[in-house]
Amino acid sequence: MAKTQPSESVVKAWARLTRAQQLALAAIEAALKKADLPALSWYDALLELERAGERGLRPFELEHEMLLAQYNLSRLIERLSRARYVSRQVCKDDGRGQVLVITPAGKAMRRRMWSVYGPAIQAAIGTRLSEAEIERLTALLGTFLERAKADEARSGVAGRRDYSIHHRNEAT
Amino acid sequence: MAKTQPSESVVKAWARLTRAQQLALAAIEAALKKADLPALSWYDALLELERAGERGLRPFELEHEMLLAQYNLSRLIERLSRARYVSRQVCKDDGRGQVLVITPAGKAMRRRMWSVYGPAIQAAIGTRLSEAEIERLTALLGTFLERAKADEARSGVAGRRDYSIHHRNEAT
DNA sequence: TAAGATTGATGTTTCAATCTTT
DNA sequence: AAAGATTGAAACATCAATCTTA
Repeated sequence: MAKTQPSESVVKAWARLTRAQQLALAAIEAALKKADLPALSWYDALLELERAGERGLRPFELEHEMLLAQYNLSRLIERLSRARYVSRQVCKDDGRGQVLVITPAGKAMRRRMWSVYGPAIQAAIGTRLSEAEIERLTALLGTFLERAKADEARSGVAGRRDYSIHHRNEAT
Repeated sequence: MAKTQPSESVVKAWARLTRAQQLALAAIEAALKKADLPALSWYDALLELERAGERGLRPFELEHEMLLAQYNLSRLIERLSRARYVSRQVCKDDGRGQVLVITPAGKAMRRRMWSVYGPAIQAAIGTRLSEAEIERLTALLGTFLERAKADEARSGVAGRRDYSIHHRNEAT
């Protein structure tokens, strides 16, 4: 481990990355709340489950997609299940686990959330950068994420677990 | 209000912005925890207070810097104060308020935190993007933040309050 | 009435310990 | 023993109501 201090420019990049994300997130969460809708973590879980279709997902798969700690996810699932947006089914292949499947009500809620979430993304990001700027930002962040993924693979999945904070998503 | 759905590219930019920030933040928070140090919100508050010097800061000034809701900050200050990193002094000019001043122990803790925080930033960001990429990313995010600030000014400070989530910071 | 700040009640996140099945 | 998952207790965040001074 190197313990090297970062250059000024790296610190500035980190500060801005965080502030930009924070600003956009706050506006988006506020829009959802104003519309009396659940928070983003519900959206992300519902989206993944909808993509998975009838086969559903195991909690640990969802955990990986969402970068959520296991105990955290366990409680999120409990809430989604109580709200009847997700049904928990027994897993035939593995007695330890369960399979999560989105319900019709869950799909409907995801769509309702998108009708607020989408425009909020547009207002927070889309109106503040040109198409060209968006493309450049996306490309840079893509490079960053790819290298991070490569590092993760290199370190043999060690250092996983223990994330937190909602969110992720790549479309609709 | 427009309610326009965002383009695919804007959604992708948002998704990556969030994931990148999340990934870096998780690694940084993990490094602090591993070193038995407080969370980032403590660092940010201590940094602002150290910059303010002996004059100190009013809670609402700190609130603005940190994008924290008032009640949230109120409790953070309580913890910092209990830990003896910050002292609360009466405000002569305004009987409603107080003035927060960092203590020597607070400064020492900020420095200790930086010795872990700095290298964690470097590991999370600095090793994954070249200097040129960092510069481009910083410039794009700078543009974004400037426009966001302009929008905020235009809307007459309305829509303030109610942020959340730790963090911000521009150096040492 | 509004600004600065706090607080009780409630909900969520986190840690650590636990349970079950592999 | 390790993987998948849950849970009690504690820490923290959030909402709404409150309090004080401007």
